Amino acid sequence: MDFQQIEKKWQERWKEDRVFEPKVDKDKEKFFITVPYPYMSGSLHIGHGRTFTIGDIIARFKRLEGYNVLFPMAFHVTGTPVLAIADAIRAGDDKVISLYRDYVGIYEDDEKKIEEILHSFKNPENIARYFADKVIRDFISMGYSIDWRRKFHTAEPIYNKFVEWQFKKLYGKGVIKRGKYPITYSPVDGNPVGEDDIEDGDVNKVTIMEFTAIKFEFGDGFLVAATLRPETIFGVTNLWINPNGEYCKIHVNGEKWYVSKEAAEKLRYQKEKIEMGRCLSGTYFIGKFAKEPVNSRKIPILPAEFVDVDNATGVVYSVPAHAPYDYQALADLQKNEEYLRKFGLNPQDVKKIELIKIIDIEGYEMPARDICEKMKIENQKDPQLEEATQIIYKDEFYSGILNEKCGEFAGMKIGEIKDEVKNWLRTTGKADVFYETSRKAVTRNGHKVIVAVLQDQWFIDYSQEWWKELGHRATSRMIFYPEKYRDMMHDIIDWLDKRPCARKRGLGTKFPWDREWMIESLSDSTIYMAFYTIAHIIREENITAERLKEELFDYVFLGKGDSKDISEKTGIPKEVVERMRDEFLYWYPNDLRHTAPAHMSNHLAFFIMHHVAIFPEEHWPGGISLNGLMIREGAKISKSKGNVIPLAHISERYGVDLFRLYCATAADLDTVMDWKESEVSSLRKRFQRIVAIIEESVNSREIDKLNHYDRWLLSRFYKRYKESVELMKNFRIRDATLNMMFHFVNDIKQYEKYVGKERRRRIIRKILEDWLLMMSPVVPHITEEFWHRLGHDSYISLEKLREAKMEYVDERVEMEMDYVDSLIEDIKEILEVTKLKPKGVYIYTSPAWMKEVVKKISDASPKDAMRIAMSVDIPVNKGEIAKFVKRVLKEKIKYMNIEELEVLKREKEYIEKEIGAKIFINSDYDPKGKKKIAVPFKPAIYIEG
RNA sequence: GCGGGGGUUGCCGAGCCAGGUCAAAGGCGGUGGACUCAAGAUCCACUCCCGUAGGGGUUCGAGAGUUCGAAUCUCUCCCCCCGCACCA
Repeated sequence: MDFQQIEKKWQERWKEDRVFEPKVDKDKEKFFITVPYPYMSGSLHIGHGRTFTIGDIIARFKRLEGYNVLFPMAFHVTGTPVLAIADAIRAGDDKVISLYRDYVGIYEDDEKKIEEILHSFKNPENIARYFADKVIRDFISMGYSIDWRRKFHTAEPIYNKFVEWQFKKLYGKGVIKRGKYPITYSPVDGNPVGEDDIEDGDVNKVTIMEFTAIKFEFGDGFLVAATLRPETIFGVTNLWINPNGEYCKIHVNGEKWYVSKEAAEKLRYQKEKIEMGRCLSGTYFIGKFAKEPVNSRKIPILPAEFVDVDNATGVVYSVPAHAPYDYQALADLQKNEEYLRKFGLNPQDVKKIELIKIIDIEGYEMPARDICEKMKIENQKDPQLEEATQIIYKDEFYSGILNEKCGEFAGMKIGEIKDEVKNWLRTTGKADVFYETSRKAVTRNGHKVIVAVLQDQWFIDYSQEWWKELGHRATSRMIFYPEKYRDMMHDIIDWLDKRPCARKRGLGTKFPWDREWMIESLSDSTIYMAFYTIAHIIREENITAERLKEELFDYVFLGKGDSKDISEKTGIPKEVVERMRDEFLYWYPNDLRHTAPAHMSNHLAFFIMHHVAIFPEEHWPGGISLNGLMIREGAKISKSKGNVIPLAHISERYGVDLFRLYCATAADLDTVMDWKESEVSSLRKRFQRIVAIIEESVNSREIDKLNHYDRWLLSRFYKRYKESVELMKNFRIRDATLNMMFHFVNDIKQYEKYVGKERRRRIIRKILEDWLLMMSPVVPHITEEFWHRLGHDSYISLEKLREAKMEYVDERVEMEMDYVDSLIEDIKEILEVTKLKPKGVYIYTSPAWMKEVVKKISDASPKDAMRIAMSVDIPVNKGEIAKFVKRVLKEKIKYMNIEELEVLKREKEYIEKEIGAKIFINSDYDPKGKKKIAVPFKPAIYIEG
């Protein structure tokens, strides 16, 4: 069977006949499913494929359930990545160029053409256009049932108009604000930099650290020392200055600060008004004194070469009791008189410096000293100091308590009081803020990255109570699968705060009130599902962006105003305006959004929040379903690991239906799925077996006269069918698919044991259509193929599920066969254990009264069982009954509504075939006296060897 | 830090939410057999331990508890993983 050719054939037919382009049909219930649009910075791989595939399976199942399903798709290009790629290609960055050469190579064979395309990537729009085009191709090749009429990308003018509208609505709610905000920045480029602009930014993330810059009085100004542990200020003993560094005086908000030259440079980007003063060598400060801000103690300024002038302010205050670095540096200094004299310091003075302990913590006398001694740290260059610092920090943070030296903070746990100390220092003017990158970073061009503070950053303020309340309400009412994500979403909504929503660079939509800014990529992708409902009309009617006025969207999405006015205002015909409104009203809300859990705390939270802010309640999101990551052979799939399988190769390498089947069955939805070649090939074999079974039945005549084996199989099938429908409805795609395909195949095998292969073809033919329908969401191509081979003109992709034929469910015949098969198992086990070669097998059923008793007590509680049994009118002595009842309870014998003797006689031949020996039922021959151990539904067995 | 999720028989991984029918699905791997000149593919059987009668024993991170009964519920401990503000 040529799977590839079958896939292609049906994909083309679906496209030709516009099978997945649903129309508004008010008589039909709709279902609107979305999966977030992919980002266009490259091609997609099997990892992405899992999410889109699950989305498609759900969409197809909903169609099967009879819904009018809309599954649209678009492309995301907002932000800097595409820009950064174009920049890198233009700059001749080899790494990026070879990466994109590989990407393009997935689709093109001709070397010359590849280079040509690569060349065109110097323009970011071409990157977006190229990959959007390929993603469409890939998605079609995956059999996704997407309505492509509605596609767009996020840098298109019509979309920009929509996003502008969204922001105007948010502005009207009072949630768009401006304020200060720290960002990573390149002074050389004069630009903010994102992860994509930073060298190794993707593997070694750069975050922004907020230091507390504490002001120590010095001369006419302050030496400003930055720290991440402001609570230790109470234990300061001295300042550290790097004697090899250069320190400058700067004017900040009317104050004079002394910081390293490098820090002064950074502060220019962090403070509003900065004036540079003159610079001095670090040695100038050494030996002088400064005053600490809390108690105005005079503390000495000492030399320390471990101080990095390019980290924070280049001035460090020393807390030797609690900071291992400080402790060790001080100890080194106290030992090195010669060095001290070099700076004109009196060694005796330095030796007099005592540790000031300000934190009480169990297990430590003097924390920094204890750990340095314990770890046998020799000097301040010892690399173990970093680890020592970590250990002390963690211990003190969780179990340290500030002591009496800490004023109003005495007796408090560090973890609880840290921020309060910080705020106290800042609000009393003893300290300020200094931002620093978490590591030394440079841009891809090698330019230094620092932290700058934007003075007029645009924010969305999620912190407002009314808004969170609406968000919670929506979250409570939505469907979440898996359910656990509902609670998580509540937590996230509580945690949401102000969030910057615009950047200075990137593709996308310009900020409506400030064209210098671009709306950032997560903020422009929150309610665009609404745009899908009208995107195709905008295209069909050739409506230009200028016509997409605020009033039009107000009418279409919010029902404000009337169509006649809007038609006049925009020049769009009234019927078209009304059609847009109709289309929106029909499809909205978005019933299900399917994606990966990584989006919870950003995209999905904004998706909910923006909807509740802008739309009336009936248009709030209906649900969220999530699936876990896909990894490959135990490793994360990534370009750098070189283990990427592009979506474009699936059809050829594996077959699309097989891939989809793997996505459906290889792992539960919310767990990580491992793509393993060995598992894929084993799945292929099992899948092919099913295909073969179907193929053999397609041309068979349906069975007419059913025997009890047939009834057994039909019963199993329709039970599974019904279960599977329920499972699918509850997003249990894996269980449903396993049940419908592999568990049912086990039934078929069992059936073949009963009656052989020939009859199987005709019995399968009888259930074939129902079977194909149930499998079609997961393996749409092969089922479509067989559907048509069965003579249908309709598409299985648009068919409706049939009611399970429960009249075929026959508990009795299933119980009978269970009974027979467990008897065979028992006989086989005895043979196994005894190693007997059976000459004859004797089977003895229990006396009839026993069955009577079991029936009577089967539903009774163990307590009542005895009493009930005794009341049964049977001619057997009570002692024997009591003994038997105890056995029933102990062995948990369950009542079955079957006639054992009849069944045994009927299945005699089958049993004999299975065990390879003659059987004798209820013979008088009983040499070992086995007969008496028979109980109902578990006959006694004697094997003559 | 904040939030979430886990630890199951050689491995991966179900089951645990609704305790018993769980020695615990399925796959992979392994062993044996059929087929074959042979290998591969395929198919069948077995795969915790013991057992010459359908049975018994010991298991589900560690420990304690609830219960007639716990992989499943409660508590404590140990270990692992994931997401978190501009990054899409």
